[in-house]
Amino acid sequence: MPEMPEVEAVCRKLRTSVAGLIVDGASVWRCGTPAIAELAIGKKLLRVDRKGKHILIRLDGGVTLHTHLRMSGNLRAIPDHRMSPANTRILLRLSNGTGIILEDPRALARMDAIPTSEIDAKLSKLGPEPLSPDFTPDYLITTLRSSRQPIKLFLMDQTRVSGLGNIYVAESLFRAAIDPRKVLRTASVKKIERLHSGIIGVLTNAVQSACNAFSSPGHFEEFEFPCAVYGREAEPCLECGGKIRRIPQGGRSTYFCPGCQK
DNA sequence: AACACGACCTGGTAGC
DNA sequence: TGCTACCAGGTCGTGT
Repeated sequence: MPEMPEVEAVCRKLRTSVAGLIVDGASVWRCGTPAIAELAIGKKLLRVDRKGKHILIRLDGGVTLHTHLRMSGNLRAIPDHRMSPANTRILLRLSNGTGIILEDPRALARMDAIPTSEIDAKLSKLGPEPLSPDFTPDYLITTLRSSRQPIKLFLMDQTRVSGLGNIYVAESLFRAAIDPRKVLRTASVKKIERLHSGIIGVLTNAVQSACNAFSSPGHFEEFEFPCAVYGREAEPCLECGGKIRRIPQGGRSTYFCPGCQK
């Protein structure tokens, strides 16, 4: 579920339902430390920010709940804090009877309570967000010139660009017609510009779809981006009709169309 | 410094 | 049916 577009949708949804409420209680079963309860209880929820895939719940008193959903986590408000579902790892009970839950079947997600003043240092290594003004073609050209990594692995590296994951990297490379195994150290400016606009195109689209899906009353967990290559091994390419391939890269699956992506 | 790899966890599914 | 092996959208620590 959670790459940047999904995390953005989680944040937008959370923002509308919890701002201004007080944390009355907290239970931490897994995915966090008891410090969350010590630091959060009695504090007011000010706002919810996001950087890359990191969610920052700002509390008054200079405390921030830093959350990462990793592979299978989800963070959402529930109407009654006495009714938390299975797989709830952390529950924040709020002053109006509602709650915020961190749920994760695999228990890989993490939440920490840390001083707001330490957040910037903690996230300082993250690269620019792909939809921010800092992510320019020039930035991409300069950083690619100094890297010997295959482009797939480069784009997965959160210190280069923050927010992309396996799905949207695959889809961006397909849109830009670039082979994920290629090193772009000496690639033409034109090709890198194509990649830049591919990433922005895919993510703009994905943020919009994720937010629409999450704001509808149904089960947002079922949101799935309509992928051209990701998860479509051996199926026909939507452009050329050739077979989509899956190969291992960096210990995980890469999907691409050998016919279209050069 | 840059990169590769295993560990962290659990649940679903394909194959025997 | 039941077992095993493998797969899953991420990140971190360790080793080369």
